[in-house]
Amino acid sequence: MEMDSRKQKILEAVVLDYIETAEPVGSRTISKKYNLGVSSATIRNEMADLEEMGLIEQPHTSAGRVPSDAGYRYYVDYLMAQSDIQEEAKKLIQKAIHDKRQQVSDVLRDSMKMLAEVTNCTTVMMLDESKGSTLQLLQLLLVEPGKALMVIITEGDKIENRFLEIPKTMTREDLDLVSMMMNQNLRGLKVDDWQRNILENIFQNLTRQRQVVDCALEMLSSILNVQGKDKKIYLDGGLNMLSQPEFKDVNKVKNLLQSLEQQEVLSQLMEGDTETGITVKIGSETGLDEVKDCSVIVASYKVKGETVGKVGLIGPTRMDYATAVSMLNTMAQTLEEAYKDNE
Amino acid sequence: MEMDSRKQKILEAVVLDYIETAEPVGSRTISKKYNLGVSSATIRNEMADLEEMGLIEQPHTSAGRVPSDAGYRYYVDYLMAQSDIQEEAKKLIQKAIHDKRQQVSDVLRDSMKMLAEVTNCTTVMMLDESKGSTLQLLQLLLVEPGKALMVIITEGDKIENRFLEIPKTMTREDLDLVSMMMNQNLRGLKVDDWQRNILENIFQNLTRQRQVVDCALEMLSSILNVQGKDKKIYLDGGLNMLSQPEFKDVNKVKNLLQSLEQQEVLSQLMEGDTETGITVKIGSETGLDEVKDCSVIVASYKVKGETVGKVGLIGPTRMDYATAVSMLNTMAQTLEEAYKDNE
DNA sequence: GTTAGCACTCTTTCGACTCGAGTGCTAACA
DNA sequence: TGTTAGCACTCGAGTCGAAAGAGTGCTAAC
Repeated sequence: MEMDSRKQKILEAVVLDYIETAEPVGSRTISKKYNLGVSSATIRNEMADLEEMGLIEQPHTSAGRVPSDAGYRYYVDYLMAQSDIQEEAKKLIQKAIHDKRQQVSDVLRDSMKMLAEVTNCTTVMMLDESKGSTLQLLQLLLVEPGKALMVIITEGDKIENRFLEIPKTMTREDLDLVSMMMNQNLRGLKVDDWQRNILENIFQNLTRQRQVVDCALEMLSSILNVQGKDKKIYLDGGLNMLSQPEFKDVNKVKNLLQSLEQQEVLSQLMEGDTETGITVKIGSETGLDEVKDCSVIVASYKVKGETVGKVGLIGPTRMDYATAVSMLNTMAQTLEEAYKDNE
Repeated sequence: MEMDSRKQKILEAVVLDYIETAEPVGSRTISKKYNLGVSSATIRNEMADLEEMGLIEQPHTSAGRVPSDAGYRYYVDYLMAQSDIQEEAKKLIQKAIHDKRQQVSDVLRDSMKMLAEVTNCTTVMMLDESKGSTLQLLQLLLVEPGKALMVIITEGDKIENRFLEIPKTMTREDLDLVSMMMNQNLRGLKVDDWQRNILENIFQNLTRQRQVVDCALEMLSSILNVQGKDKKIYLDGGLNMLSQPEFKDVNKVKNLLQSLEQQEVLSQLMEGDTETGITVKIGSETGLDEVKDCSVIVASYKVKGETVGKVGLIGPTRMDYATAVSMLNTMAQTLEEAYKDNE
């Protein structure tokens, strides 16, 4: 059995109507609402075919049809019109992102919040630091005798602070010396690149401060490594989905939301081909049983050809894919532009 | 009508049983389960009295009784035994707090998470910085020509980082000088305490770096002030309450959780007499319609006689007050001890 | 003052029934 | 050969009433 244009139109009608109403769609509805020029009986026949092809399904005999995951997939791949995103929404995104008064991460968070509101889905934003950070600047500050603060700036202006216990005899000058040495030797390097001779060089020159160096090095390596491993993830609009009729069961909701609180789950959801720009995972395609009733759309954005972050949208499988994809696209594009302007 | 000891026992039984079962409690249940030595008929009479006094109520004729807000209040004020908190839980809290490897705020967050799990409630932690912070250490670091990082440590080891645009001609030495001057003059002071002559002193000595100082001062004052205004609030276990039978309606849940996402709501919930150490607000006592089915327990902890933070617990009115209060007490005490040790 | 007994109330549960939406199939039609 | 009208059939949702069960309030006896 193959798809002809009429079957496509009917599938599209089923998807669109179901997205709109959340009710199974009957043949009569389609013949009346989407005037395809044929009677409900004909549509019934076609629908039987579509069901046989696995694109739509019946919750029970004598109910209308509902798109299956495969049906949504077909729709997304072949039928979905790149909806002309509402100009307003687009401007909103751009305005939020270009409002430069705040720090980048804040701007991002605001935009995602807005996106969550507009689409009524949950948004996820992921700053991808998976490349293993390199050291940009390190400085030890004497806070009080016996206590120092280590300030570390890694690639991409990310800042980390750690307190450090040091011998009470250490002076400000000692710390400056240590900072300088470490900067000279380790700047621009990843943890993996530290070589034995570099480290020995540091230690040789700083025998007196050896204890501090030791401790600082350990912290530093843990920071650079940890940053590499778990990416920063922010989530917004976690409760938005509660409005959807498919989540009227509290247990379902609880399981879902609890899953989304787990970083591993989010990470897996956000995985995907970073090259194609935008990825859509529908229902079971997510590979996670906890979110089998949800779809995920992820857009990654690049700076200088490297993927530096991802923005994602999680909603029920019955979500407005066209709008969502457009919005995310705009979002990612605007972000890329903003980064470019920034340089 | 006045309370006698038997009425008290019956009220206690109603509260305890309802907390346990979440079902209205009948006279028969009480006479069987809590052997008060009287028959169900007698208990029925007493319950009618208690109802008249407004301490318990009937969802409908021919249902058992349920404690009213006033009933819970009476229980908390007069009947509740300071439950000997499970030693295990106590140790857990202490262990979490005393595990010093992490930063203070992380430790706090972990403890609250644990508390949320044990009590099956939502926990709130609020770092009260309303006093207006004083400056402990300030340092400007040269990141690259034209760009500096300002590191600020305020009272209580709180760290803030801000990037700063500076003239490209500024050297590391310039910044060190500025840092030193600002430290010397402003250390230990709140924004309000800066005096014209102090500032003039700084500017006079640093005409060349005036632009940087200007900018740094502005940022600094905004940081110290902002910290003062909005307190930092962390929430955990927001979904725990979903397990409770009183929240089986999604809409209710949604409203509740959305309210709890608002800082103002949380702030108001956490308000209360900071002197008495622990505050219990039951149902309508919270003054917020959105959380009228919830109770809030707040404990504040002090360092050097000043309240520096609060830990709170939000759950359904039908919550285990005895355990919750004990846990929070332990929590606050352990925190205070931990702060003391720290000094 | 306490208790046993009983009538009464109200919710919950269950099955029977109806209604309506939607289907699949067949036969007629263009 | 594809399309359509018609019709029997299925199944869920909603309604109704009866029965069961839990718990009460009241009364009369102890």
